[in-house]
Amino acid sequence: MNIKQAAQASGLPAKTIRYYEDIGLIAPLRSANGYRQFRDSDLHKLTFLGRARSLGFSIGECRDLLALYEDRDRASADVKRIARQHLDQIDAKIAELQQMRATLARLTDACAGDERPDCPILQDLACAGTDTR
Amino acid sequence: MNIKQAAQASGLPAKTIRYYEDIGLIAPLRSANGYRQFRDSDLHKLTFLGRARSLGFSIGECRDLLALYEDRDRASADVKRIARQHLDQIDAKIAELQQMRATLARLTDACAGDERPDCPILQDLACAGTDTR
DNA sequence: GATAGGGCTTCCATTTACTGGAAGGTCAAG
DNA sequence: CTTGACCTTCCAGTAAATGGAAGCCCTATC
Repeated sequence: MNIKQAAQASGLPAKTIRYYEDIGLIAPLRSANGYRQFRDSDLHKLTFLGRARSLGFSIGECRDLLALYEDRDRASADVKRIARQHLDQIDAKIAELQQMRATLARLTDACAGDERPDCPILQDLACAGTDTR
Repeated sequence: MNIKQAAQASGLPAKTIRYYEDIGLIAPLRSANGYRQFRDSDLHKLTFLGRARSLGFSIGECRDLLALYEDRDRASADVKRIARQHLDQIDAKIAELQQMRATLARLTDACAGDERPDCPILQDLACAGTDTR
């Protein structure tokens, strides 16, 4: 199976698949003409990677997860630890964004949004110390 | 005022301030020895930038906001439009993260996290089609 | 006058996870 | 035998800094 089929089957762009080989996440075979040949196991890994990335795992985390995936003697605790760490990071990011959102919503609500130059948004940005609440 | 004082006053690292000059966000004067000299207006801009970045505005958005900040004839509608666009992006990002969070929480809850190899997290990653709910 | 230190300068490399594009080899169809 | 689709590698660029090296500048001290 060539790279285009692998891309369609895994849902990843061919460019990304080449990149994943580059950084050592996968190692497809090569046929005589130099084309990559994807086995079922390669496809499984690509699907795995696409799914893990879509859940926000970093490439480093994906590498670790893939190693555990390959290791029939793994402990599920190792997987769970990585997942929980990532969950904590997601929670932190959500909290940060919600904080931003709250401030920004307050400012946009306060802004008239007309042709006049007065703008609480700019006022806040220029001087965060002067509380515009 | 030299860069170190400007950094302390604005809360931005000196490296970041040099970078902001590099990309044309600020233009501090130079003294005879080549050192950057920061005026009050430079400090105001740096504070503005730090605040805008902390609200998640991109450098491009910061550039636009800074131009509006400088423009005494601006319409607040222009500012509000940028802010609302950004607010929508934040909302989209939050929704995406919450979706990830929900899936990941479900999986980690289902994982025993012990020394055994069986792991619903890996199962899901390997085969998203096989719903593990 | 020499030197030590802290601060300043520029420039280059690295980070994340790709993505775009150029130059060129391979293969099947007509 | 040429066309077009597919494949290859390599180089560059993205966002927003950050780290580090090599080397001025300035002040204080010996």
